[in-house]
Amino acid sequence: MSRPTIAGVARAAGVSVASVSRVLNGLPATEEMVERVQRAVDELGYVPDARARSLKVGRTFQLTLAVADVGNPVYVTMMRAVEEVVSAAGYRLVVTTTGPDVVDEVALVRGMARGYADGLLISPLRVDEDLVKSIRECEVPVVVAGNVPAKAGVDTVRANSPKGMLLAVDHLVAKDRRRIAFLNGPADTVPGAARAKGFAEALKAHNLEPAAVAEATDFTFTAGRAAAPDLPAGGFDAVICANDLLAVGVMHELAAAGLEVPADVAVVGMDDSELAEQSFPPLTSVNLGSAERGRRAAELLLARIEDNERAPRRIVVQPSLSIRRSTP
Amino acid sequence: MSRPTIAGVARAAGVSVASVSRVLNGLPATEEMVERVQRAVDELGYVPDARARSLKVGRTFQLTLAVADVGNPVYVTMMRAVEEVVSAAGYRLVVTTTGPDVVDEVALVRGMARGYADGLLISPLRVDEDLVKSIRECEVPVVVAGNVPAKAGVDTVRANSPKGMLLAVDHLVAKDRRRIAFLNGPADTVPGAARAKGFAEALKAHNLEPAAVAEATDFTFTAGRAAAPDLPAGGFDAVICANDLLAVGVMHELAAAGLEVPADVAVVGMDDSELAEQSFPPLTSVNLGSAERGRRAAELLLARIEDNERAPRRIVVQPSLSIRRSTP
DNA sequence: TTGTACGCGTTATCAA
DNA sequence: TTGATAACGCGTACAA
Repeated sequence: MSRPTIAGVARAAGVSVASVSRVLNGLPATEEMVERVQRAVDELGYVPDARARSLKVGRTFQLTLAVADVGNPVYVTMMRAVEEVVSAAGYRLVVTTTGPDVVDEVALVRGMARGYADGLLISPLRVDEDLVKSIRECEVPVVVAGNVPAKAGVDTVRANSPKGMLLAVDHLVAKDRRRIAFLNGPADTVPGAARAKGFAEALKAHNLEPAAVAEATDFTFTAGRAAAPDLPAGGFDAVICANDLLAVGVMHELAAAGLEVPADVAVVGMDDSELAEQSFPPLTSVNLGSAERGRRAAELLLARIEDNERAPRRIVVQPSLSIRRSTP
Repeated sequence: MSRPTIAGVARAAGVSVASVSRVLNGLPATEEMVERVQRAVDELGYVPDARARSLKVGRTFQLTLAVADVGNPVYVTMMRAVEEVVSAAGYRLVVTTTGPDVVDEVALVRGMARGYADGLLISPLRVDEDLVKSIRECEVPVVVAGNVPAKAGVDTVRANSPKGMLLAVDHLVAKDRRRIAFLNGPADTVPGAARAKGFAEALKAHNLEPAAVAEATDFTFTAGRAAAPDLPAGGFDAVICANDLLAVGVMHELAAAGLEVPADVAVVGMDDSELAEQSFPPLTSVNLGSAERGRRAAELLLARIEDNERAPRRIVVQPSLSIRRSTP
């Protein structure tokens, strides 16, 4: 005894399949028709098959969110925001992890052609020609949370890293910290490149030289710890890290070296994720608007699904600084 | 110009649709046939439609993982393990958040009947009759990561909280901490109930009385901070927390009260998530085998999809203790 | 080995 | 308003 189909319901109710479909979709029907169909549906426990429906209407009512690392708390913030918008619009959200390699991202975008989902929201770590091309050629609408060349002609929502960097440096300088170091993630990533540039600019705006710059192999806690020794001990009184995970990693190493935060070294993270609040001491962090970026990106995606001819939009979300106890 | 279908490919290659399908699915065909089909496929950029395929074969090759809170780092551990097993078997993983309410869980399980996915892996926070019933009646295979009555007749993978508690208490007692407090999450949840019971038993095994017991409103960092004051200041020299997030919340409050960890108070978490390593001081935590539970649960789900008649299995994963600096 | 034709469960078009 | 029927794109008996 397998699942009842619409035909079964029609038979049980003594009406046509078309009528059942109409009642189920709220199209005009007589009082009595609705009544009969409803009863048959309840009796048989009929549930419409999403697969068949998808085939017919050409939509899955499913959207994909692709992030590089589910372990990065910034993505949970973004994911929550996206989920909220998307489910309010009647879509389910599929969360996928791509890993750090651009080839995986490309494979994912190409795979969208199979019609698993009605749209893709991707936050790529690395971007190359192949990825831009695959996005442009993608069968379903794509929105990028991150930076991608304007000529790609794709909807984009991104953070303003340079401005965020400036907020961080302003704050540190106001607290009399002038020997500022920078721990970046991989510079060959989109956020890595943006933050390196932003850091350089922000220091220049204050007529300062970088006290030190190091680069972690990943945007992870472990990579942060591993890279911390690359910053010359005692050579800086403040360090800005490219994200919160790196910052927490650095704080562990500073503690191990007997340095106090913020007395000896002030630490600033970026993303203002839940981890910033949870770390000890709580981490001053640049809020790059991950929740808002998620929300706006989701809205953009829904709008494009509605109308694929609209001109691509490029939204920039402004940062703010969440000051906590890791800075004086 | 819409997507090419299998019919288009057949026309372009001058063969039948059946032959195209066969070649694509690796069924026997002549060298030349394969060649011709392949060329046509490449030329047209044909990609099989997952929707149509799903309808025909009655499978989506999609599995759903439902967790209560994506912000809880224990789930990223589990998710990673599940993803690994599942993708190796050719399935995609859909991650869904249910929230803390059992009604949402029930709605989710019921919704599986629509055929969105071929199986469900759920880690329910709260379990009631409705949930058990919906799981038993579910159209697709369900595996529960957590505790559910044996009479539910469902595959289950769960942790051994009492044993884990005992490991924690053993460790603390060995370090001469005998005034042990316990911060639980909501006791009306499955893990909350298990841990409360485990704590009581473990203390009894050592002939100890609880120094204090409190209950947070959620298994979150914020709830942990809020509940910490419910433990009598100075009344305990060790505290076990029902998960890592609560433990980190407590450590923040202890610090605010001027107490040192572990000198004044030893702190033990549960889950041994990434957060335990990231917290400061690093958190001693009971490893309840979340990665292994995820892996085993995923394997169970795949096995049941393969053969729905097999007898339900109930797997218990044994805990271990990861000792870090939050205990002496 | 290859081709024809049907069915998967649904929605949408057209007559009645 | 309702009912019969043609798609949607694919896999697969069955026949050739």
